[in-house]
Amino acid sequence: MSQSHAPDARTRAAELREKIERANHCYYVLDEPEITDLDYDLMLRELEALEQAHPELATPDSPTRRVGAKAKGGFAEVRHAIPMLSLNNAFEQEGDTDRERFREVAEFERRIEQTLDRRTPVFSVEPKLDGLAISLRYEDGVFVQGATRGDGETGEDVTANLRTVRAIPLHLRGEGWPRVLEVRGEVIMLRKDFEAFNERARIHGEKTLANPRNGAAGSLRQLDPSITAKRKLSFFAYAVGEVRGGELPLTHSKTLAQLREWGFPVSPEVDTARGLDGLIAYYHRIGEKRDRLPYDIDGVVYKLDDYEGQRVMGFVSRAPRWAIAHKFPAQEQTTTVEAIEIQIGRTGAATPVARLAPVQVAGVTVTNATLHNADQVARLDVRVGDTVIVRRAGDVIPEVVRVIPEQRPAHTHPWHMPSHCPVCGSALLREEGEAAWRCSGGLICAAQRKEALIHFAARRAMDIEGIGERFVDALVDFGYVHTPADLYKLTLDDFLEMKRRADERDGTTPETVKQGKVATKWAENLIEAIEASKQTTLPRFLFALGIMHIGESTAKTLAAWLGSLAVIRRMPAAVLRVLPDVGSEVAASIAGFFAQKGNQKVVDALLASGITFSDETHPSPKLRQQLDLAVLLDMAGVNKLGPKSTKLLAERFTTLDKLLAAGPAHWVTAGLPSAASTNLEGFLAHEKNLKPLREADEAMRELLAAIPQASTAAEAALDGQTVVLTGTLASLSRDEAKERLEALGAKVAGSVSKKTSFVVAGEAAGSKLDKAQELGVPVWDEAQLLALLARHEGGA
DNA sequence: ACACCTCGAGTTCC
DNA sequence: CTCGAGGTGT
Repeated sequence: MSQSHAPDARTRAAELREKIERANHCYYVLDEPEITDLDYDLMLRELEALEQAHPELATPDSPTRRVGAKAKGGFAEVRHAIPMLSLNNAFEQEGDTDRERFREVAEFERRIEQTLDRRTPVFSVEPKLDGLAISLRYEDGVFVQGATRGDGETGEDVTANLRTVRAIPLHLRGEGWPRVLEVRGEVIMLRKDFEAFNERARIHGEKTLANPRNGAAGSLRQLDPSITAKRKLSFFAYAVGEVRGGELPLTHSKTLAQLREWGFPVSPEVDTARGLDGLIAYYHRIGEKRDRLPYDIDGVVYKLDDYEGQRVMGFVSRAPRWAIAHKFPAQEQTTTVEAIEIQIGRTGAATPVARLAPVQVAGVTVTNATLHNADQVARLDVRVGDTVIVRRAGDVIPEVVRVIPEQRPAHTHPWHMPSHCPVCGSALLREEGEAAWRCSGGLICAAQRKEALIHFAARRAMDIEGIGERFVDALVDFGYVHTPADLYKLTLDDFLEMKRRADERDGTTPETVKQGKVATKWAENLIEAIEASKQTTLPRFLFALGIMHIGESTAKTLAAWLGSLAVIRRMPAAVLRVLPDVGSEVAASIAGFFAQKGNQKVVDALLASGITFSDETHPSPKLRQQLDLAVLLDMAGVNKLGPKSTKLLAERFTTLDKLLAAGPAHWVTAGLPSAASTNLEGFLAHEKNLKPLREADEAMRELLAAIPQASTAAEAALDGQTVVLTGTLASLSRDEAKERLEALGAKVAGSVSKKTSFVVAGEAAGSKLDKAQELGVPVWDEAQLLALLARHEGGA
């Protein structure tokens, strides 16, 4: 390293120290972290590296020389007889193999092997709890003092608060304990206690906690122990400090076992491991379990198990050479908001999305994060230019957790939902009581047309392979396709021409003979895929149309009960409402869709292009009892004509004609209250009321006539059972399992409730399995499912 | 009227 | 996967 770099290094070191000091102050003294742990660790490591490369820059008061900042006033200071350690950290590196990714752990292990001249040494391994480190002092078996770690040398006396933590024993159990014993461990808040606390705080309009770690730290720093007592804190022991007047076992793992006997909680995940392979296996095992643990952890800790080995390894400055913290990739990161944009969905819903400066979060680069809706943006007060903390919720979907207000640049403005659609310029409107703003442009809006097309072609809908985002963009932008029906009119030449124009627009690609052939092959495949999609099923087609509120499940219900598209598209809302899971909203949506001229045209065009359904059938016989006069009267919605009166009239007069023929006098004789009778008479007197009623009556009779007389419906094996699938099945795809279960009459639901008949759990089953166990719902494994399918499918 | 249960819709990245 | 909201049963 040449001298000429020293001035730069000096400036940087000073800058880092200043930043680290400030972060320490926020983290330890104010309990209000301003930067994420990873940022902090990275800065500290950079400073350490600088000081190592330029020893002349190291100062006695550098943050690398201690663990944290000075304790704040309010609590008495406690000097630790034996300093509380800090550990070196190992992070995952870039690489393809475990050896590469865990280089730092490998070096740690190799150093021990070499120094001790031992192969595959034994380690005590444990999860690294994310809480607050404390030390507990017991004299003659009695808890006398508890302190926070502070800077490692001196902490705060929080005895009174720690006494309120039930996990901490006030007297040691068993026997054989030393006269003086210091036990070190972590005070944490369990996730469920954290959730419960925030839930309560929200209801009472009080301040919520940012995370469980803050919950633990903040609670211990309460000056009034009665407040601490109300927070549910937990404690796990993981080390000992001063020991006098007694002996401990010779290894760390045995000491932990001993502590457990003396009454201290020790994490059940604590284990021993041999050599590097053992350490890495443990890291993976805990990593997989991480989300299911009752508390937050940010890694695992490896400690050389035998104390003699530890003594030989010794320390480098403050950190032991016989232990290391192996950290998981950060799940939270800070980044900046570069823009807040609006995305228009298939239904016109306008969703704000934060465009972020790229960051690595839990192993992937995140550049976008949904902000859900305008309310959410207002709640978080996210602004363009803000520094925010992002997290991958449920390990997948990035979300903005909160803004760091201290780092907000000057002259920012609160974000507001624009008044008009950024794509088509139509007004954005919000329905009363709805969270979402919607583009009012309908199919005028190119964004909605594009989303509708992608939905139409989706795997679970018409299943046209090769219709992706880029392709749909071109199809719509160049005007080749306006509605899904246009897809079926496209020719090979259309595709090739369109591709040429698209390539031209997105940056030119030189036209070669070979590329010409590739393009032709691509277009041929697409035409073939479109052609193949014409052979479909009725539920897929109904789902593909993108009718509001009609998902896969409702589409299946419609097909199962009504049998054919011809019937479905002619049924008025009143009739649709008798179907299970179809209420007034959904019924109106379906009937409304098919009533629109434009939609009728599209459906007709699709049918004309040759779409056929392999599964059209007759309406279900089960409709027979449900389609009666009551359905029509319900539709009329006459004032004072409640369910009771409706039922009465339906039973007595059975049809609309008979009801009209009988007249008001007979209605009253039959038992109808006179007020209801008067209202009904008035209603029916108007032709504009009567006409839709007659039409619905006709539709109903048409439907009844279409129901086959002989009921051949065999009782399905799993009729009425609700099944939930979770995890990965080895021999079946989830879709296939679902299909086969439904073929046997079962309903396959997405979430577990007490109505669930049984849950089928595959590999790596998650929260649904926990829920099932909680509710006492039977859990089947894959073998049981296969046996069930074999048993019943064989018979069918 | 209220609470519970499903379903629909939207979202990210590889 | 999560949230919101429609549907249904108490």
